[in-house]
Parts: sequence; structure tokens; C-alpha cells
Amino acid sequence: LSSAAPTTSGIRDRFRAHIRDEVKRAALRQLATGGPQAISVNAIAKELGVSGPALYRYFTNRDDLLTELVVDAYADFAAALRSAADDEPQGGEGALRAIALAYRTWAINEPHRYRLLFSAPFPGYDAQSERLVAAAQQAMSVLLEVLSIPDGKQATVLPVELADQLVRWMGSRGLTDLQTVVAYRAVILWTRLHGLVSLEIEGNFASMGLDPQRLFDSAITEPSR
Amino acid sequence: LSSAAPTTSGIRDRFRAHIRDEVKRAALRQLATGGPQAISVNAIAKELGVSGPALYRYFTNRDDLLTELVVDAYADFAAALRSAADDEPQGGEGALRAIALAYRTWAINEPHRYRLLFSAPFPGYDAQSERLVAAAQQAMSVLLEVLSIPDGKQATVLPVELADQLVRWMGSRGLTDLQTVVAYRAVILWTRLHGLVSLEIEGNFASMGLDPQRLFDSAITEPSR
DNA sequence: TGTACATCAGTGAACGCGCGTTCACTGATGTAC
DNA sequence: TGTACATCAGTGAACGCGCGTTCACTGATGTAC
Repeated sequence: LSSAAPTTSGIRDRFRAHIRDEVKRAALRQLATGGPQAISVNAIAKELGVSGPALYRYFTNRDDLLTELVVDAYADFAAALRSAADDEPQGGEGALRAIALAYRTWAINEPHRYRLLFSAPFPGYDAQSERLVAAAQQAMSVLLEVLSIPDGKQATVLPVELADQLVRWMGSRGLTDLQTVVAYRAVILWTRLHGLVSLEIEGNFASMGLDPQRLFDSAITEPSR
Repeated sequence: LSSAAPTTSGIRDRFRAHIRDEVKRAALRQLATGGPQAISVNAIAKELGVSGPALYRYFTNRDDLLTELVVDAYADFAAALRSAADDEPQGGEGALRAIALAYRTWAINEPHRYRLLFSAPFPGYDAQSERLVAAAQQAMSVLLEVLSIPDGKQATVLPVELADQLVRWMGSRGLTDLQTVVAYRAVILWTRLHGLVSLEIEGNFASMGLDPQRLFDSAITEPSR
């Protein structure tokens, strides 16, 4: 019923918003502990010292709550990247470095939320809801825009089809003044960051005795190797 | 009880092995459909037209079955890479290409199994069992060995600590005649392959309108960009 | 300012469901004499 | 070759558990007169 945002900000509405927040925080705690399917309406209620059905005053159902978590994570992640990019002189040598660092830091600090965005989603959960798609697209715009750092490298020759697809995507996202090759570079950079970060998150480097931080630094320092 | 491998290969033993296999295949089907936690003893039994408790003749419990699946996946994945490497003239220009292709092909064909290896594992599942660790280490040896392709690039200067860690890992895996820088290169290549493949698997490129195959080809064709 | 009423947060019981696992058992099947 | 016995695959009932969700309800709390 009542998952609509409260436009009128009466006393009760502010109370509602506050509780919604507490529920979400408890859900994130469970996510961090036991993975996505550990998020349980009843368990959250118990954690908040309240009966299970009480939560249905604040979220229409479990899926509604999960959607909220994902949407929040997208926004949070995008904001972190944006902020890192804004702190740095645009297009400077350190820009990529700063953004890469922000990317990793966010993921390392909240691996479960990072997984929520880029790893296997909730089982039996519909990831095609309008809200979700919108949130995802917005975050991806920020991510790729921020990673679109022109470098002095020789021009890459892209297959026409790929170039077309990139142009189409850029158009749909309002990034019209972007070189196609730069957009391509941004996508590639993203895949590299994700590769490093997602393997680190699952403990793959640690189990090999490699220091993830150092590995990341080396990989980022000479991105062209 | 009876999860030990049958050394004596009597009639009943072969029967057992056959059923064990059918159970695993059903489990993989459920994994493909509903994710890791959709693998249910009772559901598998139903699919095989048998009562739930019957399966306890073949696996001591659910975790035992899961372990089996993961171990199999590691072996299978490693075999695919090994085979691709063996089909190619060693160290040749096409070697990396062939292995990258094999890597992607395996992952694309069985994304759920690929996730089993490199994405978030089963919730509440102990991934530290001896069998599992052994299987994982063996597969990683193959993966990195196969990716250890010397190239003509200028020497990379690695931080001492990272170099030490790499040497130690190589030693523990019996890869003594490997240059440290080449091992480093292999790790980096792995992170790039994983980045591309894991993002493709979750549909991230498709949702941007990008052809994953073409993107992969471009990324692999100019790995130094 | 004081009172009456409508709103709504939260409760407890109940629903049907599926899970992993145990237990005592039946009955077929391979094996040993 | 024929019979007796031990093995063992599979059954059905039962265990305790937790899940999401509904329902009719109580009682406090904000609001309107």
C-alpha cells in the first residue's frame, strides 16, 4: 500500500520515514551477514523488537524492500564516484587514479552492496521493474561519464557495429559530446576495475597470498600494460 | 556416510555412481534455473521420482552435494582451459586469444557454474573444506599457468612485496621456472577476463545495447590498450 | 482550551508452504554356501 | 544349481524450523471542532 513517498511531511510522515530507514539498515546488516536471501521480513522485525506483520505498514512486501535497497545502492555508488571525480582537476593525470580508488573503496567497504549491483541478483526477483532500470541506467551514466578520460594514446579502431552501439547508448544517456573511442575506453576501464574489485571481494587474491591493495595499485598505475 | 569413492567396483557400486551422477545433473539444472539456494534435496528427489530421504544413500547431506558440484566445476573449467592451451602452439601469438576464447566460452555456456567458482558462494556454506581448497588451488594453477604467456613488452617494475608474494605462490604451486613478471601479467590477464565475462554474464552489456561478443573481441585484440 | 473522533501503528493468531534431516520399516537383489 | 542370508535402496511418517503474508483486533496519538 503505502510505499509511496510522503509529499506531505506531517509528524506521522516523518516518523514513517524514520522507521523505513531503520528497517533498511537492519536489512543491510542481514545482507552483510548472510547474503541476499538472509534478508527476512520476520528476522528484521525481530531485530527491531517488533512483530513481523508490523513491517507491512512500511513496505508493501519483501520485494519492495529489496528494490529499495538496490536503488539506494546505485545512488550511493554513483554519488561516491561523482564526488571523487569532482574533487579532481578534470582530465588530469590523477583523475583516473582518484576514480579508480573511489570505485574500489566503495566496493571494499560494502562488498555485499557492490554484489547487489553487479553480481547475481536476488533469486526469483524481478530486476526489470521501472524504478530499478531507471536507477541502474542513471548510475551507469555517472560511472561511464566519470571514466571517460581522454588519453594521449593512439586512436583505436573499433568495429563499426560496436561503435554504432556505443553511439546509440551515449545518445540515449544524453552524453552527446563524447568521442566514441573515449566511451569505449570507459567501458573497458570499467571491466578492468570490476575484474580487480570483484575478485578481491570474493577473497581470491587473499587465498593466493597476494595483497589486493598492492595488486590494484600496480594494475591501475600501468593501465596500458 | 557413504560419500566415499567406491574402490571396489561391484555391480551395486556402479549403480551408485550412476545415481550420484543423475542427482548432480538434477542439481545443476536447479542451479541454472533458480540460483544456488534453489538446490533442494527434496526438489531433486521429486525430479528423479524418488522420495526425499532416498538421496541420503548417496550424499551425506546437502553440503556434501554442493561441494561435489563446486569441485566438478573447478575441474571442468581447468580442463577446458588446459585443452585450449594444448591445441595451440605454445607462446604463439594466437595462444592468448585461444585461451581467452575458451575462458569466455566456458563461462557463457554455463554461467551458473562460473558464478559458483568466482562469485558469491553459497550462503552459510563452508568454503574452507580441504577438498574444496585443493580443487580451487589446482584449477587456479592451471588458469595462471596457461595465462603465463611471455610477451615482448618492456619489463614492468613490480613493488618488491608483490613480487615476493607472487614468487611464494609460484613456489607453492610448483611453477618454479616462471618469471615473476610473467606471473603478474597472468594475474592481470585473469582479472581482465573475469571483468569482461562476469559483467557479460549478468547482462550488463546487453542492457546497454552492446554486443558482448564484439566487446570481448575488441578488448582481447588490443589487450595493451 | 477541552473534548470527540478518525487515523493508523502494532499485535497475535493463523494460513500454507517448503526446507533438511532422523527413524524404523519393507522388500528386492546380490552373494556365499 | 538351489537355497539361505546379509546387504542395502527406497519408503512414509515425523521432527522442528522459518518463511511471507492475511486478518481481525486494540489502543495510542494526532487532529478538528
